[in-house]
Amino acid sequence: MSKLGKKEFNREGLLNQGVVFFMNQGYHGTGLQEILDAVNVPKGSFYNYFSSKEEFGAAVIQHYIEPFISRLSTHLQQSDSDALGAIRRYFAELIVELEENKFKGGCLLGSLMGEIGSTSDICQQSLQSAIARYRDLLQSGLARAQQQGTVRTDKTPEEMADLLINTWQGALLRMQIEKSSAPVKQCCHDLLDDFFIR
Amino acid sequence: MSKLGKKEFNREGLLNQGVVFFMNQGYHGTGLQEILDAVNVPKGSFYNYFSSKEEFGAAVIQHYIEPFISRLSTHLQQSDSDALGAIRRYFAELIVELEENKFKGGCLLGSLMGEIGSTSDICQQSLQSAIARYRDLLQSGLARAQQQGTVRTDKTPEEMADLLINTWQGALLRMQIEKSSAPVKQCCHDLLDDFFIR
DNA sequence: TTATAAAAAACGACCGGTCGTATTTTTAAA
DNA sequence: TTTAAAAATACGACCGGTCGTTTTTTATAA
Repeated sequence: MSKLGKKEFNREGLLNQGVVFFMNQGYHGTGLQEILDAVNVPKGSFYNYFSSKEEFGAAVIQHYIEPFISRLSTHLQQSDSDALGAIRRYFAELIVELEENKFKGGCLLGSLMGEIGSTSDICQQSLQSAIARYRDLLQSGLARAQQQGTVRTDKTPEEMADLLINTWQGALLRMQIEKSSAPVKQCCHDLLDDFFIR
Repeated sequence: MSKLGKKEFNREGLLNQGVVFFMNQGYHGTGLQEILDAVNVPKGSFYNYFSSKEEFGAAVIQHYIEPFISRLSTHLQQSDSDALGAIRRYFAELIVELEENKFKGGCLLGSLMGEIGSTSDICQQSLQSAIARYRDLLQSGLARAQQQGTVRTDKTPEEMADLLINTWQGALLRMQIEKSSAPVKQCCHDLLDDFFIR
């Protein structure tokens, strides 16, 4: 493997394991050594990839949200005549995976917002932008659902997108400690099958 | 001050400071030394009060939720002919305080659910019971509001209490990183002034 | 040979927890 | 009521280990 290729490979590995460990143990509960061991990168090499743990954390956040954005985006494109259905199916898909994972990790964004959202400026900014991107996409989907007549129009798409994201985050936290998918299922039902309709 | 009195005094002080530090810096981000220094208790004495940091964390959780329960309970008693109004005023009061605190700390329960909800059995149980107690109280208030005809009756009080708690938690997380009370205000408006009404 | 990146070694600070001991409080016997 | 034994608490030094980061050395490529 080429030199530059390996460097990118290691960087990706660090980010992937960063997501896993930060989700399971939190930011302060995870040592760099654990992540480095998991991808066989020497400790001294870490700072060739990232300038600090804090900046690494910010990068992990961006790395984490990417698949969710592209998946939701795919759903919205696939069934562009039924945006509300696309959103419903997207979240239903997430719930299946959460159940498969036995409710171990919820959402990295939610966990890190609580843990370091107020203390690390760098991570706070990263969290802001990650959620903003996610919200904007959800908002555009809800706006189209309004045009298609499947979602009430007396609330702005932005307001509903924010409410859905916030409730989803809270439900994920509940899910973790209740070890049940009931909270997330109820979240989707209450909002997508009731409150957003009319 | 009597000796037994001092012991209880120190214990309370540790719990109070535990709430503050865990809220601001998280569980793993807070060392026992910080808390001990804040209440002038020697390191070696900590284990006369609590058997471990983990058990201390579980006690802090219970200590944290108590004032919220008693405050909501007071509101419900004060205006027992308007349970929905009591709930509205309770949350409005919380929002004022959050704004006074410049959105520094959100909710300890939400933060700890994400950080250690899946890793510490003891704290997980404490979080479960704390939230259950809070939910039961909110549920009873919503049930009375239903009897008073101010809240829709086609949803169970339990379902609405859960939804309100979860959305509130998610909104608190958003508030922290957006440094704005808009999320929590919107949470209360969307649910208490719209979704729960009929 | 020189410049550059990778990796090993080392850094001080701090972690949660334990230790022996000093002091106090409680218990029980006298 | 006084006294002696015992139990509980207070306390700071200290444990091995890990933290994130820096410095120094080694390997690689130009």
